[in-house]
Amino acid sequence: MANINDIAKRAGVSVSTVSRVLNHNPYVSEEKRAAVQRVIDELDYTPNRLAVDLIRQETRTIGVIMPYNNNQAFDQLLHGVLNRSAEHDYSVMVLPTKYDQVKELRSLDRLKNKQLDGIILTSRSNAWDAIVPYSKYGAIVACEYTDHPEIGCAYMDRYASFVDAFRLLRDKGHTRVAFTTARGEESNSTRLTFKAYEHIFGELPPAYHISDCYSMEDGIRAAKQLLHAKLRPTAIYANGDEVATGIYQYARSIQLEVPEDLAIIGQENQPVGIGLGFSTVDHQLVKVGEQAFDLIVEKSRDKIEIPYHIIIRQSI
Amino acid sequence: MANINDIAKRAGVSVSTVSRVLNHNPYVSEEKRAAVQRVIDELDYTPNRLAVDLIRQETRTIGVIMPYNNNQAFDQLLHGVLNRSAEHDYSVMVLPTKYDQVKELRSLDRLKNKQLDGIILTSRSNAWDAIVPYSKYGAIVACEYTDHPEIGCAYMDRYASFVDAFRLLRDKGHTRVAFTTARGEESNSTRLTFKAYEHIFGELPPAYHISDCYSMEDGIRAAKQLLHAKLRPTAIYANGDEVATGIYQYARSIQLEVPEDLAIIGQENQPVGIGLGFSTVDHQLVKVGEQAFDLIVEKSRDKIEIPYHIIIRQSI
DNA sequence: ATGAAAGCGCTAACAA
DNA sequence: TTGTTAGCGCTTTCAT
Repeated sequence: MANINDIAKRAGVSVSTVSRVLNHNPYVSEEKRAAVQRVIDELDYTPNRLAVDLIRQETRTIGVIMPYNNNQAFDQLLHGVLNRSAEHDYSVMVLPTKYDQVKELRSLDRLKNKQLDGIILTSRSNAWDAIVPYSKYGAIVACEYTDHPEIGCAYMDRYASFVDAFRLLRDKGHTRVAFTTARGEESNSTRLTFKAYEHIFGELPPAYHISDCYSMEDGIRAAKQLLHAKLRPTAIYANGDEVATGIYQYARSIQLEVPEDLAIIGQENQPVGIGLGFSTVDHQLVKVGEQAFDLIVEKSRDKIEIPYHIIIRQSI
Repeated sequence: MANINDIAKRAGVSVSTVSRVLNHNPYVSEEKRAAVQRVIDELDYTPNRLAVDLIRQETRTIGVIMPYNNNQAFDQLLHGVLNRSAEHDYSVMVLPTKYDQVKELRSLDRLKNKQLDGIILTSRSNAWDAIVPYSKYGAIVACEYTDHPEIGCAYMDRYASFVDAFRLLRDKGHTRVAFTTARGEESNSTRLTFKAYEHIFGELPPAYHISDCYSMEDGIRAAKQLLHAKLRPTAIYANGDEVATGIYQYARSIQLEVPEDLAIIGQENQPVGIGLGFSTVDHQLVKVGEQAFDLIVEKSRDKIEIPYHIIIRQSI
């Protein structure tokens, strides 16, 4: 590939002039500009992006840390980010981590090694203390609330949404309510679920909580345990409509009617939930992703709460 | 941030030695190696990735051109790519194009400007003649069949799968069969659907085909038209289980029973299809994505066919 | 085993 | 308005 020197030589100008043409600097005479442009077209020249980014100390590229890529919720967040990045002419790198702490830190290293201008954490495995120091190398925005002033966040009030959902079930007369979560107590979101549960129903019977639920299969596994507990729950709050689908499938397979024998409420208003008529807590993850992106480009460390909606359908 | 010169100075060695340590070159004495490592740790140094990529003329990063990011099928392909890229320590950049030809070419430019080593085309809007020239700058792999020798591909035999699906419906006694597609006749995949239809059922009544279907809402729109045609179809083959869900919803809303009044068959075996019990043509898109990635890293231009499966459930 | 020096391809301060 | 030149931060010959 030709480089800027080749262009300069053939156009009979200096590299600075070529650079000026490339960057639409007005201080170039029309003749020289035309001459340079002609050579650029002739040689089908494109500036090397690595060289440009290296000297500009900026890449207009951000990373999205996504623990799992078989989970619709993370896809929704990513889609929000992509919506905005396309508008702002930013590039997006996907950084899968499988909740591996080392992989997560290696991903954050990309701020330090200047490959990325910013990183969006859709979730995280490391403690904040391990993450915050990276904010000195680039913008970090989380999709959960944190009061670390160095970290911007686009978040949903998970505690409030869980309380609302549990209260809804209680008001419908349910007292034996179980729920599923993605991760265990190492996750802040899971801890908030516990607190919300206790606030509404009091102490949680251990048998009423199943973790590690990401997919429909996980939902089936959860249902197998929950629906054969000594005191069968009459309602289940699933973390995601796909997990809810697994629960629904298994419930039907053992002749339970929904919602008569078992009420189900899901999360994130995913297609499958719409199709099956699940009530769902919609945290508006696409909007969360969009907002997270905006915070990154604005280099803002604001804490923006995205409202959630509970959508009532036939499953409760 | 410290750079390699700072490290060299403080360690009392030359930059070449630091570089050797960084790249695990064996020709470094243990003392110098240790000295260098000590300074690296002290200064918390990380090599600048742009500078490394610039001089190595390689980025270990590939791009995935995805027209839409509200479509599960593209997500499945992306997930396949991400599965493999994580294993091979490659990075992945997502390139949304909305089927805009110019955006698509700008994305391909990233091969030319050395930002990307290869690009996977999950779909495309430009003619091959416009795309093929870019293969001189980096590996291009498509998720559809093409006989251009410069382009590798991981593809499914769409014609055969369409013929199978239509034949299945015909064998069930259906003669009035409609279908939906993503794009119109500008798409090769759509043209293959037409050919398959004609092979099984003969001439296609224009009212039996609806294009621009990507989401559930599109499915509802399609159903509104199809189910009010003069001669109502008795079966619909939807391009995707989400679209099928929209059709299902609308059919139920006008009191049609599935499959008694209307048979539905979807595509890609997505969660919603499993939940609603749709029969579906599974093109194994995750595998396609995985295979596409492998072709890129192997710099292979092979044409690899991924087998499809028809999964029979209650909807037909 | 080690270092000096020549790039990779570009931008921008400075001088003219 | 234009050109010269000094980097950006690294790898890799080529000597020694």
